[in-house]
Amino acid sequence: MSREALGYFELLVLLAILRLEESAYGATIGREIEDATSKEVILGSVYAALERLQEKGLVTSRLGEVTPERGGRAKRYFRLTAKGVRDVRASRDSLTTLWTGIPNLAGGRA
Amino acid sequence: MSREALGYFELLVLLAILRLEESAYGATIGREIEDATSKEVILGSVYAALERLQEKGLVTSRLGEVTPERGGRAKRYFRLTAKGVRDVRASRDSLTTLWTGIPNLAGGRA
DNA sequence: CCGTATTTATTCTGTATAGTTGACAATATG
DNA sequence: CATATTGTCAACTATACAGAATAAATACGG
Repeated sequence: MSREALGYFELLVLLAILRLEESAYGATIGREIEDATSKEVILGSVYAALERLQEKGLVTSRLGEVTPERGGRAKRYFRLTAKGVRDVRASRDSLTTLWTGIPNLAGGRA
Repeated sequence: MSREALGYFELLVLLAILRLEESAYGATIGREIEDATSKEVILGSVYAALERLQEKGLVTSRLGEVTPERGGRAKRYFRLTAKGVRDVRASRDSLTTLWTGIPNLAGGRA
């Protein structure tokens, strides 16, 4: 895994952030992935992936204001960088190129 | 990665096999992935992934006749099992669910 | 208001799985 | 034997899982 080369879970995390726009932080990202995959998501995995993605320059983060709700620590919000968007597009294009035109794969959502 | 939970490269390998139908073996699988991703593929990685996929019961392999071409060892051909097809579909559906309706992602192939 | 329980969010630690890389083995042909 | 083609191995790094620990903020009883 020398160069870049996004892992599968990392790709899910990036896509979740894109969907959530301004409200992407640990918990919401995890929930978004659970909804899409129907599998339980361990939050530690989300945070670990976010850390790596930030080091690779694919996301940035900012600390949010203290929530007015009940209690609890400040949220850390995430956004994709331009490079992050480019990498997601590249992955999506590679995958769609591969799975387009495979007859044996019919019967899903796309 | 406890249960199943396909890695990114493993998914590429499975898709390549599906596309190649009856002619899927190490070298052709590698080339198919290179064509789709525009990145160099190390054959050792392909074989390692194939090994794992077979242990997980997602592919089966059979040895082919000795090639009539130039030289070289007998090829090992791969096919997906029913479970393999199911897992690929599930991954594809999760991904398309996530990336459908993200405006910021326009301008690719799909 | 002080201390403690509670809530929400993030970080840490250890382990298992996935993926990379380059060298090496096998097998065929000229 | 030299060379081409295919496949295996072993050592290493990176990703992901799983659950415990820590942080930061609020509410509330005394």
